[in-house]
Amino acid sequence: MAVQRQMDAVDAILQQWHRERPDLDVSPMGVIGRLGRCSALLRRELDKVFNTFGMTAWEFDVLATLRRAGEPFCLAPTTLFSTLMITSGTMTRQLQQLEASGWVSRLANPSDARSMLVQLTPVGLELIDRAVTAHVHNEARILAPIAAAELAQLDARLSELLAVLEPAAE
Amino acid sequence: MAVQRQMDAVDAILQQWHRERPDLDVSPMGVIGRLGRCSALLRRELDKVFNTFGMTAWEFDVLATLRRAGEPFCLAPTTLFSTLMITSGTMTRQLQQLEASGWVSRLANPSDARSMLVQLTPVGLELIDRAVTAHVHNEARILAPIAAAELAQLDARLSELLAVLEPAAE
DNA sequence: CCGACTTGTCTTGAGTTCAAGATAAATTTT
DNA sequence: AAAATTTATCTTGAACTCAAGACAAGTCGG
Repeated sequence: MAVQRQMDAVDAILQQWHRERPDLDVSPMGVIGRLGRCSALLRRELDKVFNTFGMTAWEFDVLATLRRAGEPFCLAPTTLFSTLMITSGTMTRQLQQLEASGWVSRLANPSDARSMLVQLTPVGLELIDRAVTAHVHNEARILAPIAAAELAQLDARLSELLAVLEPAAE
Repeated sequence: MAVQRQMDAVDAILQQWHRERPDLDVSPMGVIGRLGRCSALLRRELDKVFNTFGMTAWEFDVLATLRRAGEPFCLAPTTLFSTLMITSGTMTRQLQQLEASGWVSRLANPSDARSMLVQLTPVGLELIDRAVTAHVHNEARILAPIAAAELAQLDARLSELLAVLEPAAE
């Protein structure tokens, strides 16, 4: 519990646990609880911008993955779903919808008849380029109240945590 | 991009964006991307322990909220779903299942005939007490590779971010 | 004390997700 | 080159979530 800080929702939870279960050291709950809560609240904020482009978060994620792959904006479904941490079945459904929206098209893969390569359409490319621009501006706006030095510190500590977590996820 | 650090999944994404969209300052994507990724990977790790108790994450969350409220381990559904950041409809369904499992029971609310107070059963209490113990040990195990000073720093920076995000969520 | 509004919960329908298994093509083994 | 295995994708069925609205009970201004 820091010195000069307004109590937040997680502090209240820790206080309750300390009263109810004084036998437990609940400090790990603090960091992990705040992380989860920040993530949930951030998701909400980011969704707002996606919605202004008529997209959901998952649609943005798929188009953005194709976009940042660079020309010809074309990836195999397996690459997509492993990057996006979703299952193959979910990917199938999402690609069907994106194709119906006209944002991606599917080409036969000349080197492997099992797969159909997924490619951004011109409309999809134009959309995701506008959406990404708005998205990073939104992110910058959200983080604006935090000083650059402290953002850098947050990023450094999250990198460290990610290094601990990523190997575990093989 | 830090000095002495192995490149992680988020670094690779930022590099791609930098190549494809050099016009954008994508640094906010770094912090926010890592936060989201840490949160997703953490969720997976925490789920493992919940599963050993025959519970899902949401079941744990509801029981834990009732438990830390203290005796008589009894809250109104509205308190529960606002705390848990879920909708009332989701809460209804979850409470039905928890009641069917025998982990909570419902009492008429003497002061408001619209609500049925939700209370941990003795079985539910015993279960959540064991599960919380295992859960915090699991969290401590996950964070163990990170030095205490750096964990404190992470917590401080997340608190600050949460202070920025919580008011926005009214 | 009576309409009008608010609050607390539940119902419904649509959308998303996953796990598990089916299918078919590619690759390796024998 | 046939059989066995692996890889890539799709299908299916169950579970979960939300938004929107229904409905009953509470509350409040006149």
